[in-house]
Amino acid sequence: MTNNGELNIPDIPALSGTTTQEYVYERLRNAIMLGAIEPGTSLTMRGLAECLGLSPTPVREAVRRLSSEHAIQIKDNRRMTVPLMTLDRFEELVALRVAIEVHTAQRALPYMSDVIIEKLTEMDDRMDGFVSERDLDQLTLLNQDFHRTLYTVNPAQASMPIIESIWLQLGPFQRQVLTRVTEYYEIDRHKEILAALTTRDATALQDAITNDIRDGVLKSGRSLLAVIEAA
Amino acid sequence: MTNNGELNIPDIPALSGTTTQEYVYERLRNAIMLGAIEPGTSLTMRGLAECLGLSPTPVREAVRRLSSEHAIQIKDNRRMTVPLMTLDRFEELVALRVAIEVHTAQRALPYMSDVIIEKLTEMDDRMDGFVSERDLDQLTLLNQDFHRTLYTVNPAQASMPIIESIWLQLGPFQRQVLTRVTEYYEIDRHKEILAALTTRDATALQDAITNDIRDGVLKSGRSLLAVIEAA
DNA sequence: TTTTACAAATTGTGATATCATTTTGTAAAT
DNA sequence: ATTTACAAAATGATATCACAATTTGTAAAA
Repeated sequence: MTNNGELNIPDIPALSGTTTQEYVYERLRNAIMLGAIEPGTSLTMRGLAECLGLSPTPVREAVRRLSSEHAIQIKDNRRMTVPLMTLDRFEELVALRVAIEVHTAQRALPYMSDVIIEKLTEMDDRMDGFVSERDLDQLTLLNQDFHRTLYTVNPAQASMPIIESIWLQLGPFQRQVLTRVTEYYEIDRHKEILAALTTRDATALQDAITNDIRDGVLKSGRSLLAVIEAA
Repeated sequence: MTNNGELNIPDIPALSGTTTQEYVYERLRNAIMLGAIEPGTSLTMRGLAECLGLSPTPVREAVRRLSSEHAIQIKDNRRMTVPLMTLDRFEELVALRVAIEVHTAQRALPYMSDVIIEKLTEMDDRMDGFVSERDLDQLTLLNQDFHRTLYTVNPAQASMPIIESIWLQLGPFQRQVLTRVTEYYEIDRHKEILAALTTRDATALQDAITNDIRDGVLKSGRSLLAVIEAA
């Protein structure tokens, strides 16, 4: 066996009626997103299977789906890792997030209703609580929920799966940044987003989304990567 | 067995050193993209496996990857299909293609070299030949190659896999359109793209990419879907 | 003709077996 | 100490097996 012994993959509630493969996928995805699998750690199919108490078959299917989404990197030496971030890749992913999420928000705007704005406002309030409690897991999940709720008011929207895949690629590094940066204060751009939605102001919405994503961890991420890549 | 008997999945050269699962993935992907699997046709895992002369295991992995990319829809009655297009979805996908490809082209522009422009010009010339021969398969593949070559001059680019997944979702319907539309003449927007690249003109590039994608099959697609959805 | 009933066939899923390849652990040689 | 050699263990990939759930085909009943 490999060093999977020290691997701790948080359990998640198994939705009834779902397949083992789906359960493994959701569980690994969750673990990666929340930083429970340190980027660079060596993984094996059989190691993961044993760790989860399952046969390799459903694990391989889940892992392959994740590798298709670039959440797991299959190396040539029969090992897999959550990929380490590079500065170039980080810049690309953040820029891509801005481009797609701005676009998606614009196309959601015509479908926006006061009911949804009320719901988003309530979510933002709850986030403030998690900020003061410094509950990173809940904060991450709720922040995603906020954006997802906004984008999916457009019922025909086709970009949500793509956005989720970018979140997944940024997630592990974002967590590394948040863990290392002691003073974490976020200017609350969600308030700006809500204001733009209320006035149905497309330009203001574009700016607010852009700022929200950029403020998140862009500067901290850059400086951390500058240090890492200097070595 | 199901109606997989009448299913003809074009063979593709198997790259040596690759796995069966990967081969199945590439082959199914190719078949979907080129319209060899009519959208709406019922498929089964075992049917596909038998059709390809393989065991269900690698087929299931390939199919699951494709369903993650929304190229195959897994229905609840143990059947799978290549999803049928709807007007709303079509509009969303085309708009998304424009947004992402414009963004990706912009970020490729700083890396553009005369050597690459020369290569792109040569590809465009070859496409003219396929247009007059009405070789849709070669035309589709070469058109993709043209765009891919342009975008990947940015070595750190992270959006290519996303663009490919959108192409895959549009592919089957695009083919249906091209097959039904007898008079197919494309205003050659590639020339505009090449001109914008040569002058390093970001705004002109944006317009050229947008027009290229929109001209493709947007109008024909809309009218075909209007007819279909009226029924 | 249409509906109902029910056995037979088919299907998706996951565990297991097998095999070629690769990695790893160990000891001898330098 | 390093390198080299090589046997033992582990790994990924695929086929096969087993099983529960579902679909399908057929014939009786309405």
